[in-house]
Amino acid sequence: MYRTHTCGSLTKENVGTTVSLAGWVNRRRDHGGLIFIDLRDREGIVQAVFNPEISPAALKIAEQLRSEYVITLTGEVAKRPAGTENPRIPTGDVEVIVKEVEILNTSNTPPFYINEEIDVDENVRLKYRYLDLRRQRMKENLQLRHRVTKYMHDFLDARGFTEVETPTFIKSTPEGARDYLVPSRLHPGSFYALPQSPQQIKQLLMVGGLEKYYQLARCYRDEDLRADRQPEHTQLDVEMSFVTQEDVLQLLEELYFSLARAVKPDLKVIRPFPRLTYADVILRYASDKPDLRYGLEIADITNIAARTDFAVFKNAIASGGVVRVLAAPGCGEYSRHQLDELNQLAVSAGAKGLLTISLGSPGDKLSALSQEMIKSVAAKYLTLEQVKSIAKACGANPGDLLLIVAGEPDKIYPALDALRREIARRFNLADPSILNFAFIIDFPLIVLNRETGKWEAANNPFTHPKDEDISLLDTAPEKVHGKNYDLICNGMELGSGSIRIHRSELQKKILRILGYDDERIKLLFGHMLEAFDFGAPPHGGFGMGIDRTIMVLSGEQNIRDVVAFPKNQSAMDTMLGAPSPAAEEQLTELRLRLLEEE
RNA sequence: GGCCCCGUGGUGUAGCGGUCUAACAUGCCACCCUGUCACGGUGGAGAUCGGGGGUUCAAAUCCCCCCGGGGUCGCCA
Repeated sequence: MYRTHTCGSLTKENVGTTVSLAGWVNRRRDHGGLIFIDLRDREGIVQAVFNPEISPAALKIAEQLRSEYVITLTGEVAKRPAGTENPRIPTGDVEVIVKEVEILNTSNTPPFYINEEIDVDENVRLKYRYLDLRRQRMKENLQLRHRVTKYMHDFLDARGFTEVETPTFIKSTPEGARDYLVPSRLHPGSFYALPQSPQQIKQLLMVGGLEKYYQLARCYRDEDLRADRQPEHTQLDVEMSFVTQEDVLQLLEELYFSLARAVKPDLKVIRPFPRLTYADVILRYASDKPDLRYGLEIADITNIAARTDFAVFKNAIASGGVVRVLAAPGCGEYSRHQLDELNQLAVSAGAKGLLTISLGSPGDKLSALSQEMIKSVAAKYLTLEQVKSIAKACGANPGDLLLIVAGEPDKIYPALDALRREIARRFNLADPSILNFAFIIDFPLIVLNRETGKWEAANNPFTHPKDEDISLLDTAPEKVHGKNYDLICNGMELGSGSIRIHRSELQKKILRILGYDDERIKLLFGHMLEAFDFGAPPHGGFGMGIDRTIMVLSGEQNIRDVVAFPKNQSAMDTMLGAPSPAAEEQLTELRLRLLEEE
């Protein structure tokens, strides 16, 4: 037996007892005749004392100990001598007087600090991920992750859900992301696809009468990586029969509200979660996942701009554009350089330009604004009244800076969103002690792809149209809203879901609008349509990103910090050295041959 | 593929044309030290400044190309 107790669990209660501990040498303090070791295991750290008067043999071994050596020791728990207690660690009242110690393994000098929370180059962290996982931050994130998934299992079990495992080798589908393919040895030339999500399969489970299904499902997408995107991620996948959108939203809210309370009781969560329509958030925040912890709302001033003599506005509006404004509080005295920075940000986000109007220095009321206080390249084209009404529209006051972007809606949203987030960042407006959940609802069901001129499913082709919009499918498909919803929190999309189509006629109709002919429909979706014709119940559900949920709960800005063994931005695992070339024999067996590089 | 940022001993930083034979902290090695807890003290090893080319009398420093990493757009729910 290596140990009777864990390091972090020792308290005054244990004083006088003999314990055995095992762990890593966190730090050694050698006083010559007396050596202190901070012994670390998963549960915490405790001080071990090597005293020549107790055990000269143990002291001898302690002299050889170095950072990250693995040891086991036996000794007596003692109250620390008065005045030597360490209030900074939970076990600081006691120490272990070592009688015996054994080195279970030595360690090379670690390539970075394990016992200090200093930022280390991520290359090095990922190459030695197993060492990085010993550090407090990663340990806490993984433990939080476990508590979250455990909570989800318990929550759904208590409500009658059945966990079902679905296959990871499935069929490639044309919709959505690029698939990861797995070559079939038994069927040369054919490939399985790894699931982007178990979407179709969970719907078929509903046809199968499961009624309440869930799974923590691994999902795969062969697309470029981002701070919140990995090639594989885990999703809480849920599907229910005989539910309305309201039923699903209630369940989701209950789950995430109680989850947050359970695992992060210090964070503030407001209930009920606001429900905002897609049209509303796009107008007010230029984003479908706005961070609602701060205001900085965007206002439409197309009508005001149309009456000015400013050619940029007039031209933009004439070609179907709009004009939107955002107030940057207290930025009225920004320097030329600072204004340039914001302009650059807007341009790099796709705007043609950024018009800034400085409202002078703070103090006065908006009604007291005078022409002299206004500084802008467009000042001579705008009347004082026009500037006032623009300022009023976005709630700006003297001392603020108006940020105005004009152009086609699709082109200026990214810029407005970037500006809004940048202003929030500069003034630390996003309170880290708040979890601001919200549902986004009433998405368009179908959108026109400008490049291809084709209709595309905004969510997925299985989303049920809102009942009152079904009649519009034939006349104005772009006006049809779907019964789908996103859950967002602090500027991050945690996941989405929908009520699905469960009747084959409607499903066929949607697929035809999306440009599939009957032959393709049969080929690609025949199994779904056939299943629907065997008494498919009405159903709906959601898929929530576990990784992103952990990010939001832990406050981590990068998905790699909530995953034990993530890929870097080039989708490589530098620890394992994956991906790697396949052996010639493997390729031959699969009847595969590599093309020459271009 | 485009744009932006970063690359200096193991780690984190400083240096941003000459005083760099590259500094500081920490880590590492050796010795000293019986109450420390980021122990302390003394000494020591450790970097061709990501790679290549160029400008210059002189390059870690300026320019170009490449490589690696990160962020982002495209892509992706």
